[in-house]
Amino acid sequence: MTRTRRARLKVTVAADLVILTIRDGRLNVLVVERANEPFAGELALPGGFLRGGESLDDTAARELAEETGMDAASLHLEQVGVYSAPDRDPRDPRVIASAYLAIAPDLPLPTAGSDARAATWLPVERVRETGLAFDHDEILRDAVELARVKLQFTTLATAFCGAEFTIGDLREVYEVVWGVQLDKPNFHRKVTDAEGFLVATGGKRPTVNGRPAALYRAGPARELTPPMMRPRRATQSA
Amino acid sequence: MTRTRRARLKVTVAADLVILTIRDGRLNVLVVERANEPFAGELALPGGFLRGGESLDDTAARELAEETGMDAASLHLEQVGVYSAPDRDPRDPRVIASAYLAIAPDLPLPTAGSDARAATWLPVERVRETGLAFDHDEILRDAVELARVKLQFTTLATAFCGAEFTIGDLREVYEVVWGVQLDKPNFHRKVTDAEGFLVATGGKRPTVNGRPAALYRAGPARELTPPMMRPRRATQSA
DNA sequence: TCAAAAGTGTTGGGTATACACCCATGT
DNA sequence: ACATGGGTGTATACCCAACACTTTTGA
Repeated sequence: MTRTRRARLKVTVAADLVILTIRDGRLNVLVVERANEPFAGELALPGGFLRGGESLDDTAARELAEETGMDAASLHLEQVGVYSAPDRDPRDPRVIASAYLAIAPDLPLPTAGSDARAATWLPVERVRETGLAFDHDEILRDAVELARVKLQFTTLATAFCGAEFTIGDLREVYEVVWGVQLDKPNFHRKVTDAEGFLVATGGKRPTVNGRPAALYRAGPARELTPPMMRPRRATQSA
Repeated sequence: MTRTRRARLKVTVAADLVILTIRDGRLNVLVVERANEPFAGELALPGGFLRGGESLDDTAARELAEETGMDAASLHLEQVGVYSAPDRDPRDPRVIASAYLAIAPDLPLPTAGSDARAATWLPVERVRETGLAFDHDEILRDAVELARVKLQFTTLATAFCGAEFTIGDLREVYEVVWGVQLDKPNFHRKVTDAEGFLVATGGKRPTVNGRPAALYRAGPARELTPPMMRPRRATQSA
């Protein structure tokens, strides 16, 4: 597009994944231990390189299927941004990454055996302390922030749940991702009133000691109107 | 990051710019006439290729300065997304583009003489009819939608105005970008009440025939709380 | 009968909308 | 004077946070 034909820089492009789920009341992210240099032995986000005939969305979907064993088409997957600082890879200064956010229900475990990489769930809070390779700390931060915003305006929260879930499950998603306590009665009304957000299956799930909760599945709506309001201040760390 | 060392695909990366401004009460976008194949002679978004030592943000900022003659640091510039469909460039299937949204005040004119490319402002509405090269129609659509959302939750609207502007100018930004009519009194209160959005300069600008309007400049706030509400239905096409 | 979680009712305060009205200036 | 756009006041409706309260189950 420049009229003077300048040598076009060719670069390698990776799709890196921030796969989030909720385990034991905490927000977890899937991380892998790197087998090769650079950063061999350190933790990093899973990812892979763009192949011929693929779009980056395809690359991300393929990697997601490989890492989690789940059908990528059924999971939520969306772009976070491009990370292209010249020094982000200490060996090859010309590797740029397109980051993707994926939301998954609490899987039994990632398919650890199928791939030599040690892929594990770790609480986001802990990962922030120990740190990740490359600029993956920054990517993780941006992806989590995106998830937080998306919860507010879209029906994304259902992607954290399985096919059937209770309103309590859904409320836990919001409380864990936002790190707040929400008022149960108001939350119940809010989500049941939102058109297309939830569809009652008619079933009920018994609780440990309490009234059984009605079961729902995700409705057709993608946008959440009116949006879910975020409390001004966090009440409890989650 | 794959453990089997597969040949890494190398691709060319471009930063394409959606530079928006408001002219004559319409939302305009800067487009260039392509000098080279593919799509020679057709309209396209301005853009340029990533160079050594640059991040894509740098590339976008450099291109913005070249196209508009303005200091890129002072203009709003943010990432829209990555476009990487394998067939998006009919010649080289491996050119991907990172799209950027830039907001500019109504410049006298882009520096047409400095570059052989014919860069001109065109109303977004008209560009939608005539179409752009590559997948730039899609990029334009996404960028405009991003701008619309950002107006709601951030103080981005001031980027459309010059250093000093009236509340009427600011209201026009919202009305043009959203394609709606806003209530003048309520808009005035809303933006003056929002902490950090506007700073009164003390000056006044005479109107053609009416009371002079107070002048403001952009305040330090980046987020707009509470958000600017978007009317349910458009009242007038703009 | 009690504990625990689900779910409903009700109320007060804040925010948006609609619109009447006043202000300041050029012609 | 009057037209024109800037700006203020005010009443109504709606939405949301808070919380009291009822329901339904297991122990």
